[in-house]
Amino acid sequence: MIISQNDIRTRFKAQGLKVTPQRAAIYKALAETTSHPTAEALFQQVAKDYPMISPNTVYYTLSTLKNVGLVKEVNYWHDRTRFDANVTPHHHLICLDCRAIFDIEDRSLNQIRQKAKIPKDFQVLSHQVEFYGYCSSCQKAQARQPSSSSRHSHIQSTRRKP
Amino acid sequence: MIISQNDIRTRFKAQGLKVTPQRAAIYKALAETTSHPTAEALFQQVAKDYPMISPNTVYYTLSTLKNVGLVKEVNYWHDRTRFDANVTPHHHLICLDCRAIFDIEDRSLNQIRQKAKIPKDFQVLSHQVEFYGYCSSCQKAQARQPSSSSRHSHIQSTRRKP
DNA sequence: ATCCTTGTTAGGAATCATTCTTATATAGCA
DNA sequence: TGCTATATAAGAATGATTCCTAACAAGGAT
Repeated sequence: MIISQNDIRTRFKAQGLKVTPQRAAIYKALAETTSHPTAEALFQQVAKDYPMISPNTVYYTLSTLKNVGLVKEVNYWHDRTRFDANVTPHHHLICLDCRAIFDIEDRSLNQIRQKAKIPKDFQVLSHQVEFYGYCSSCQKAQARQPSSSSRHSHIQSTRRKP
Repeated sequence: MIISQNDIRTRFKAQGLKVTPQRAAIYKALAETTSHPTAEALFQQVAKDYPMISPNTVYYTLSTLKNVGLVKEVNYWHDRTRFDANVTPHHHLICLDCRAIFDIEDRSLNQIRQKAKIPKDFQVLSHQVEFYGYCSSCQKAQARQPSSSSRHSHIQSTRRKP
């Protein structure tokens, strides 16, 4: 999904944010992928066009964008935080092997709040559903090599084990 | 929920784990609370009876218990990991203010997998639902003091801001 | 009951994503 | 064009967790 500089400008202005080249580039990189990248992956991506950018700026920018609601964080692995510019209600498929995160758009999942048995004294504002399992690539890889794992391409975590 | 040494022994043996006093104490502390404590909170608790225990042992033990399926991790905040000895399928209420985590037992939420629109090539093994909002204590606190937050008692995170 | 083997524990050092600090630069308004 | 507040870059600091290693102990075998 391509996003124009004008769209970015409009969204930033609507939140009272200054429109700087670095900030726009970070948001653009995130908005144009569905891979739920880490801050470091975004840094790598943006550094192609802005070689002098610091990781710090990426962290600061993501924090700012999160605070105004333009990005969301996800962190299913107690691992590096991953980011998502899709802030509409949606849910996730999470591969237990390669750790890829896929979006699910299923309106019916947005309705479960009405039916769930939630204590009356808890005020619910939002909810989220995660499905855990194996993506098609990892299923095929497992069929081939039942032992090893995480060898095909997706954005992955580097550090820490499952 | 009190758990006997015999139950602990049985569960450990069933997973081929040695039954050591430290390990039993850690599991007991976790199994007897619903507060989803951090590793450090468990360390503090167990240290009352085992003053020489090291944080390391708590981490190692929790990792071991997780690997055999006796405990689960949750990490909604990209913060310290929190643990749960309730490994049956259940879902969570999460307070955005004090960060308390409450269990929901609602069988109907276990059924949503059948109805959700999930790509056929993704093999789902489990799923989980989280509801975000404000617990009753925080609602009251906000009514009193609309500005500040997180002043009432629950197990909290110490570091990093929301 | 004692010995052995192997998994467990304690302690200290190391890791590394993230945050903090500070000085410089720049967006955007007057 | 100049001002002011905010953003950026660079480096240092933080802190939960992991790594490493030596001493220890559970529990099966003798």
